[in-house]
Amino acid sequence: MEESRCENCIIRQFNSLRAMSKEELKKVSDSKTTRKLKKGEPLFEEGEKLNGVFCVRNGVSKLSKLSANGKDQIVKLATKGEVIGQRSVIAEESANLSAVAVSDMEVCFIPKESINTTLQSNPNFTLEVLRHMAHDLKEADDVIVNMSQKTVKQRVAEAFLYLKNNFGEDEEGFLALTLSREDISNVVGTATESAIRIISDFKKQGLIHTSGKKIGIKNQKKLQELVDGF
Amino acid sequence: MEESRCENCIIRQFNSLRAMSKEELKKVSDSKTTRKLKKGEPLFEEGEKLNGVFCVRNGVSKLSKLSANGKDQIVKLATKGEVIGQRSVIAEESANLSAVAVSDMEVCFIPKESINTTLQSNPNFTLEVLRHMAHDLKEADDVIVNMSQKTVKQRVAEAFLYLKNNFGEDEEGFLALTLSREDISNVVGTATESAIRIISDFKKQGLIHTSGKKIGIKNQKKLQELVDGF
DNA sequence: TTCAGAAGATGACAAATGTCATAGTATGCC
DNA sequence: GGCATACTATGACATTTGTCATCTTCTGAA
Repeated sequence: MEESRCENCIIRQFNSLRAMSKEELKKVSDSKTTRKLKKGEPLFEEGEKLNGVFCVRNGVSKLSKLSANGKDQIVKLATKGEVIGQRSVIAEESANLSAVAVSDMEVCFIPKESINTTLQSNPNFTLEVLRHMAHDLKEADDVIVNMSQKTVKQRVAEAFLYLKNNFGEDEEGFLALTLSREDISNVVGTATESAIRIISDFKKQGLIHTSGKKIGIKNQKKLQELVDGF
Repeated sequence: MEESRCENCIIRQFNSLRAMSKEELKKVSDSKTTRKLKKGEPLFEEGEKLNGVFCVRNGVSKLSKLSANGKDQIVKLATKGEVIGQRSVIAEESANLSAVAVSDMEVCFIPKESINTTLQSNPNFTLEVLRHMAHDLKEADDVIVNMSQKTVKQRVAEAFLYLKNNFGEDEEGFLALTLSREDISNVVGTATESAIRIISDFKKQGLIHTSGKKIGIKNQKKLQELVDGF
């Protein structure tokens, strides 16, 4: 009945919070607040001090960092079940990335005190968070390799496959998460015009189809071959 | 006296092992083995199952990943005091990166059992490892942004400043860690010829001076300005 | 010491990517 | 409904970066 209690929250299953004890969860639930964001609204900005973490109940957030040349690099897309901001809270540093909603979102805010006390008293929880972060680190290393060794075309293709695998498709076969061309270019790390040109190109080659901003994958095999270097 | 015991090892001060209790350290010390590597020797390869972690006592190792186009991307340089392989041991995965000595090395191998039991019983240790990994993750995110948003020239300049800050200079003012041109290009993520050309260019501009493979920084300020985009 | 192979250096050219300009197209707001 | 504004698209061109060829220099092993 009390759907808004952490103890009953299904989302929790997907992240480190599942390692918390019932009592710990109750405390978290009592201290948490819920917040809704519209597409485009910021959750927090780079450099901001975070007083807790955000657990995504719905929607998607982009985590990005502004570079010296004035362009945003999107480092990660966080979706349902993921926890945002834990790195900053754990390292006791201000946020290294900005978080902005790329679709309407619903998030729970959990004050850092709840996290910190559990980290100190529940080794299982700490270990679970550690494992999760180890996974994130591996992913980050892989991204570094992709960014430096793959062409823009390969990275765009990879981005589309990633979007399909992680967010799925709608009834009409379009990627369920629709990003602006600019966001796509910021994921891939290229100029918006370059991304648009590659999208046009893919369309001409019959790899994808589009309708407005929406993009659908038509030939997944060919896209994958492109990523792997033919 | 027993300099080879972990309890007396100064190196330990620099990594998460300092959070271990005296008893835990004794166990680690009893189970550890020491190994010497010559420049160029591999510590482990990508995909290999690691049975423990390596604590660097001396020398430097490059952690790299082979990309589809056959080039190695160096993701990190690990030096004295750093622990290599913890990510894989914690995530219980095979190694995501290869580790090769770029200078003569001396490392201690610590079997994963010692690490795992301590992770489960000593929350302070786990938290310390977690904090360390949070730091690594932030660095990885920063590298992603640099790789995708900075020019090759900026990245080369940044690499030299990084080498100076992290490994220092010798008596003659050359970078203490000498990397081959190929290694430099693999750190930066570019073709070896491109790296060599940029080095020549920097030399002509009076930003650096060289002697064989050795590189010395002549104008740190200008290099930094280059990195920051003038 | 000498010689072979590796590493460094450089030119010439090709390919990839970014930038600027401009125009079409969608979208929200009054 | 119409206008202002942001997003998408495309051409033309400049710049950056990669590739291939060639030459030189260093380095280590016989």
